[in-house]
Amino acid sequence: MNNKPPLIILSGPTATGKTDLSVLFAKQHDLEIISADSAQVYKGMDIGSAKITEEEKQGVPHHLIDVCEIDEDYSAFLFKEMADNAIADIYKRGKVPLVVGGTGFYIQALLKDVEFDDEGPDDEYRAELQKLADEKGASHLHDLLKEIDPESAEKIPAGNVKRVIRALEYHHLTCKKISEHNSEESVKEPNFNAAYFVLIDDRDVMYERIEKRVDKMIEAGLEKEVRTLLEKGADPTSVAMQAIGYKEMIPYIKGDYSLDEAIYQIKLRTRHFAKRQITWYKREPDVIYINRKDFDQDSKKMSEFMYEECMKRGIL
RNA sequence: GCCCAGAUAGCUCAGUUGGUAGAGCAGCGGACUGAAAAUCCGCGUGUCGCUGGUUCGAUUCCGGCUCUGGGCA
Repeated sequence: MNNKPPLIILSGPTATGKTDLSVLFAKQHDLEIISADSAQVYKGMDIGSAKITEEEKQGVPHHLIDVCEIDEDYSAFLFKEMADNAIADIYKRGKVPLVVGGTGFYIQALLKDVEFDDEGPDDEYRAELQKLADEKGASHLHDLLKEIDPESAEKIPAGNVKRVIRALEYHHLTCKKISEHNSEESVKEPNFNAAYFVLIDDRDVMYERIEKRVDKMIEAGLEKEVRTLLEKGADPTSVAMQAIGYKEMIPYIKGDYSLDEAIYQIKLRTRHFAKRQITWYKREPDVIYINRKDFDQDSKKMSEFMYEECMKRGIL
């Protein structure tokens, strides 16, 4: 128990049934939902992001869905800012927020109140560094990082150009080392009295559900959705279009490979993604696992369990 | 029925001039603090189809068998 403001989080790997459980739980306890999902923020990306429909919301208020245009770059920073605002509003209404979504990085930024104290992103500088990496090799860029921040260079593999660029960008904007910033932020305690639930299932069951979901997306018209976005001028290299389901449909639409190949790739990439998510939660402290198997796949039982855990912590 | 080619990791295949084998993909593990559905790092034992023979030693050479392609009748 503590005096921090209450927060309930429901996360977990993709396609485990977070949406259904969250709506049930929110209805039972009069909660408002804040989506922590890096793809559902984009307008027009509905089928591929498995975005909740108005009907599925069942009247429960949902925040941070459809808050970004396809040609805008969303980020953890924007999420944190918008989530803080949404949470403040929800408290004003005397309600408790329920954060729902699979983007662990966003949840971490919110929960631990991570400060993003530089004025990035500096797209021009990033592009400059990217060009340098393309021309002189990833290790050249890594050597630059070594000079200004050896500690980061030690931690980030030279091949991980994106993170090397971010570390260089941080220094460029603040004249500080990102390794110092990271170690300062990482020791922070959560800003909330939170119950952090992670919904999981056996690996083979989860993979099966992923395959079915992708098949349904195709039936529901994913191809048409991607075509429409491209016709409206969506840039295939944009942040939004890197989302699974979109990135893999584009080569098919261009005629580079078959629909079967696209479907195979989407399923494969989604499986890999789910695995990365599982790895993420293993590292998060104080996570409360809900294994669907232990609850006979019954949402009501899971919801009861969540309520008990919230009571224990004085959240509900 | 005959001829040819193949049979090696879950899949596609490489290889061993005879000393029991390795790539890609899959799978598994990990990292992650303003791109995170992104990005990156690590992990390779499997009756080398079955069965005889030659040999100190066979997955490798030889014979037979089985199966799978392709061709000829």
